[in-house]
Amino acid sequence: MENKLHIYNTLSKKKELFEALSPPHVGMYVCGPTVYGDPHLGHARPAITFDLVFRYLQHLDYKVRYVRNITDVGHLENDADEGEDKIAKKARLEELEPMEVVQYYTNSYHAAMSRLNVLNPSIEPNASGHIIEQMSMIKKILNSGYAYESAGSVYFDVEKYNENHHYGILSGRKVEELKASTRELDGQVEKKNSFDFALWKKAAPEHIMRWPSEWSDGFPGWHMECSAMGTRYLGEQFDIHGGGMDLLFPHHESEIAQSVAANGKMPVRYWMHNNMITLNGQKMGKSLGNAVSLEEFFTGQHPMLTQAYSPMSIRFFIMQAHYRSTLDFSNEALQAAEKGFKRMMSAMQILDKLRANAKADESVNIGELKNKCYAAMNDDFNSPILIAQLFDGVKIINSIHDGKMKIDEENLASLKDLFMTFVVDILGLKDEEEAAGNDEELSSKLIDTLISLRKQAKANKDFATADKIRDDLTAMGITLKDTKKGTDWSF
RNA sequence: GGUCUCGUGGCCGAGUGGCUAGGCUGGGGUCUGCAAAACCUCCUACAGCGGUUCGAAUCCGCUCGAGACCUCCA
Repeated sequence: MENKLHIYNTLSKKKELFEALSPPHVGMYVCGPTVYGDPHLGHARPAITFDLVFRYLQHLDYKVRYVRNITDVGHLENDADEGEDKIAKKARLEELEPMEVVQYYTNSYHAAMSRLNVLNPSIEPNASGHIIEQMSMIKKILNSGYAYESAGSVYFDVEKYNENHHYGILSGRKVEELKASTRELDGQVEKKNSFDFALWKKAAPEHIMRWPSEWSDGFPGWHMECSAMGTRYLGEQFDIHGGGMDLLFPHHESEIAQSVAANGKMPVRYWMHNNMITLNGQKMGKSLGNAVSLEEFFTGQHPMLTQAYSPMSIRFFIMQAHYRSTLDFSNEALQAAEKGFKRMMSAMQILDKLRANAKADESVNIGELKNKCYAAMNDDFNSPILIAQLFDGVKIINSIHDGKMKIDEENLASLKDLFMTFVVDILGLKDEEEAAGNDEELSSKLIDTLISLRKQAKANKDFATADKIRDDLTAMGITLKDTKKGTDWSF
C-alpha cells in the first residue's frame, strides 16, 4: 500500500505529506485527561480522534508507540481556589487521599474509553510518577539560561527565549501583544513578565500534593509533564503530538519552548488539534456546567437527553464530523447518527451471509470504492468522507441482497475485506446487539422455529396468526423482514 | 480589547473556481396479504453586499452573525 497520507499540521497551517522520522516507527503523544471528574463527551472527542489516527497508522503498517498521559498533578485553579491544585481541591472536598481520587477517575475514564472501543495507548504515564524527569528538565532549562528562580518557584523567561527563538511559532501569538494584555494571577509579582509560566511552583502550606526539590517543596508547572514524558518515551524529537485546540495556547506553545530550551530542538514534527464539541452552539466544558458525562449518555439520565445513546452511536456521531470542525450536539443529530450506524451494521450482517451471484464480466467493481476509501483517510483522516463512501458500499450490499445487482467471488471477497478493514479495524465500530446476548444460538433456533410456523400460517392465509407472531416478536425487540428468499430477522 | 476560526438545503455534516457528498427527516414510486426493511425518485443549499473571473457557494474586500483562545477545561 503506497503511503500518501497527508496530515494537517498546526505548525505550518497546511496539509503536509506524512513522513515518519524513522520508519516504520512512529511516535505519537496525546494530551490525556486530568482525572478529577467523570469523563464527559468532551473527553470522547480527542480520544476517538487519535484512536482513529492510531488505528490508521497501524493499518499502514507503522509500528506506533502511542503515549497518552494521565494528568494527576499541577493544574492550578485560578479563580476562587487561590491556586490550589485541582486534584487536591477535589480530594479536600471528598475527604479522600489525592491518589484515591486519581485512581477512581482514571478507572472511570478507562471504563468509558473501553465502551467507546478506544484502544489502549502503548504507554499511559502519570505526571505524578515522573516528577524526577520533570525536575531534571527544569534544571536543563535553568542551565540554558531560559528560566529563573524566584521565591522558591522557577519560571520560564519567555522574553529572553523569544530573543533567540520564536515564542508563538505554533499559536501565532506575538510576545509584544501578550505584553499588552495584563492578567492578575497568583504569583504575578514573582515573575519578570506576566506571560512567564511556572516550571516549578512552590506549594502553599495547605497544598497537599507536593514534592521536595532544590527550589522548594512544591510541584511541577502546568506544561512540564508533557514535555518531560514525551521526551522520556518518544525522544527529543518525535512524529505526532495531538490534543484539543484549547490546548494550543499556552500549553503546546510552552511545551515547544521548554523542549527547545532544554534540548535545543523542535520536539514535534506534526502537531494535530481536534476541535471542540459544542452544545447549543456553546463549548462543552466542566467549568461551564454544561458537560454531559459519558455515563449519562449511555443511560440517558440527563435532563438534556431525550433517550439513551449507545457508545457506538456516540463514536459514529463523532466520526461523522471531521476532527478539525466543531461538532454541535443535539438529540436530533445524535438520533440521526444512531440510525445511520444501525443501517451500516445491518448491512454488515447481510454482507456476512452474501453469496456471489455473477461471473466476473457482469459484476460490480469494488476497486474504485476501495481507492476512494483510502483517499478519504489519506486526506487528513477525513472520516466523514470515508463514511459517505462506505454508505455507497451499503447500497451495493443491499442491492446485491435484493438481487438488483451482481457480484462475483473476487469482488465479494474484496467487499468483505473492505468493510472489515474500514468499519471494524479503522473506524473501530462494532455491532453492539450481537455482543449483548450470550445464549444467542438458542434464541436463534427458537426464532427460526417461530418464523417457520409463521410461514405456514401465511401459506394458509391465516394472517392473524402470522401477524401475532411478528407483533409478539417485535414487542421483544426482534424485527422480522420478509424478502423474496424468506424471512430475515434482527434485534 | 488582542489573536484566530467559522457561517452550506427541514436537521447534522463534507467538499469545491465550472462536474451527485453522505446520513437523518419529509413527499412520490417499486416490492409485499399487510407491515418493516431495501431499492428508485423528488424537495437541489452554500449569511448579506461589493470586487476579480468566460464562470464563485468556492478567491479578495466590507458588513452582519456565531464561536474559540488570551485564565482550569478535550
